Amino acid sequence: MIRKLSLFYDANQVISSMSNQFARQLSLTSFPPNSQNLNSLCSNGQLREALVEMAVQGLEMKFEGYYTLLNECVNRRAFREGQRVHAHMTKTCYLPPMHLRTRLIVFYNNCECLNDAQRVLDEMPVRNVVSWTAMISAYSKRGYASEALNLFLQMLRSGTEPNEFTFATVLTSCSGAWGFDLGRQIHSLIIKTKFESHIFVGSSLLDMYAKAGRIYEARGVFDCLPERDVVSCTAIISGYAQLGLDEEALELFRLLQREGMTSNYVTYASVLTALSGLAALDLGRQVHNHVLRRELPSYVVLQNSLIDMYSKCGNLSYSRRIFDSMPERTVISWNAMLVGYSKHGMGKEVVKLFKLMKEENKVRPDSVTFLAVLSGCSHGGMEDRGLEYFYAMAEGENGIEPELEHYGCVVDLLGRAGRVEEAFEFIKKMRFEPTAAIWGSLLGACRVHSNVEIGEFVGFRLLHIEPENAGNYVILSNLYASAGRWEDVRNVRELMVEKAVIKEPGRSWIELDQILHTFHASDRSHPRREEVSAKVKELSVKLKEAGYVPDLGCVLYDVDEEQKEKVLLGHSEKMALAFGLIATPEGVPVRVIKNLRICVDCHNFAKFVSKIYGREVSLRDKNRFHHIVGGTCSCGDYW
DNA sequence: CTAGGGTTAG
Repeated sequence: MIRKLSLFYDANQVISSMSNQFARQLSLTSFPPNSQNLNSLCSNGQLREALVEMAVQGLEMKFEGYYTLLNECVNRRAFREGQRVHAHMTKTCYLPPMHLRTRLIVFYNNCECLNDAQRVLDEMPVRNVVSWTAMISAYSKRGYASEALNLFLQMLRSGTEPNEFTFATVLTSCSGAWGFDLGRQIHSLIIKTKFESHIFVGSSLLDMYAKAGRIYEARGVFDCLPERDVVSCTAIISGYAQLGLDEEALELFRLLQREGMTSNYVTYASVLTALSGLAALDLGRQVHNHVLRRELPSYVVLQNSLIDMYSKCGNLSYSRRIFDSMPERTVISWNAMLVGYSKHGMGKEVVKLFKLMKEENKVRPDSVTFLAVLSGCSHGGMEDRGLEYFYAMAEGENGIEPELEHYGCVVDLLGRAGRVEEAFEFIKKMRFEPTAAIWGSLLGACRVHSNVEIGEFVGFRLLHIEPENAGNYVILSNLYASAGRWEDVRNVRELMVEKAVIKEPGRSWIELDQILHTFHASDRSHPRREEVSAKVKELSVKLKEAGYVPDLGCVLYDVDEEQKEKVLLGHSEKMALAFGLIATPEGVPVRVIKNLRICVDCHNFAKFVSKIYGREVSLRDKNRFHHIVGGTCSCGDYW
């Protein structure tokens, strides 16, 4: 009696709570075949039984039944089962309705069978916005941008009006050169159709602009949104961060937080990217604490960002602690850790961790892994080991073809080891057209090992490909200077003036109590500038007594020696270092960050400071960390 | 039935 009543009240619930067999009996006997019992079986996780039910129902199957089954197959990514449903549907339905076919498209996409999804679309006698959009989404989610865009154009030609879903989807495929042009046109279409202020469309749109490097346009779209949510806020913050506009990203994050923005793990990951760029350890720790306090579940992406943040802030042991504590790791987790060791010049650790990765055999190394390993060997002074890895790669041992960047690492490895001729031959034999970066790395090697013959050739080559890069002129002139060829030094300098080279302004900074103090070359903006330049002068006098000799070859301006020395003392990293000495107690390590490669003179200067003042200096430049202790640098004077 | 942001390298 009770059972009957409850059946009447909520049949599904009762069926769900019964044993499989009994439920089936009941569904076959007590009920007319309909989608209700399919629903119960599916929600009970009994997909197999539901399929049996489908077979039993045969021609009696209802559309809702198919829908229920497909839904379950989508959720479970049950490929075979979904195929059976599809086949059954084809047999029994004369004309399956559009929404079922659309669901099939989603199903096949979920199972990574784009061809099958496309076939379903092709076989549709009529298509609507939803079915078009589902297929466009399928392509864009799998990274087939041009296919997605083509389909979108096809859709427009067919006379179907896109809706907000379509726009939000298609814009994600508009990054890249020709995608951006189309993206702009789509933007005007969006304005016409009044979807511009739709929150999904808007965030997709601003992300499109940000990824194309058009941050002002992105910000414009963001500012025009009538409402904001986590995603749109995160999109604009990460837009700044991805373009290296770290301070702007941080500032906006603070602003939006004051305005009550909610954050989630994606937001934190984006902010951490900005903090990595700034090497803002205190702020990074603050975000980390915040994350811990919120007790978010463990997101791999967020952990990866934390690994990266700590390593780029100079705190590798924290990175490793997070790495070790992760319940699950992706290839990015390994790569981030390997890159960390590599940038700190810890070649042995790179090799050890890479070995561990292969032993664990849970995650397959990718091309970034090998970049990290090769550059780790290079920075760590393990040339032969690096070459072994490269040749193993080239022989196809890992299933990853070496790309241009891997070849670049080898040039670096050989150059560092003083095998300059070999590096030169290696470049000539490459299956790639050498890029400026590759020639640049060889030129650097020529300077360190004073190989003027090859260096001159490479230098000219480089000035031809990349005439706007001031760094090349500097290194070439350094090379000439080391060989005493002053006439050539002058020529290079004149050439540089002639080409009106724009040099990215050098700047250095130091973090004290969560505040970043930034110095530009010959800076006059810092509130304690007087004190700082006085300290630099004082240092220079003391260091000279200890044997420091300013390296005037680092200055390309055509001025007298005294002026040159002044220019050198105005370098931003010296100011940041001096400020660090003033503002922190004796004996405390000083951490300086520079946006470009550190110059030879400043490197030497820092070595003397570490020796005379007994300070550990950690200096992060564009390429790597320099840990300077007692007058010796972890880079071994090659960087 | 269809939708937006994220982590490593360069």
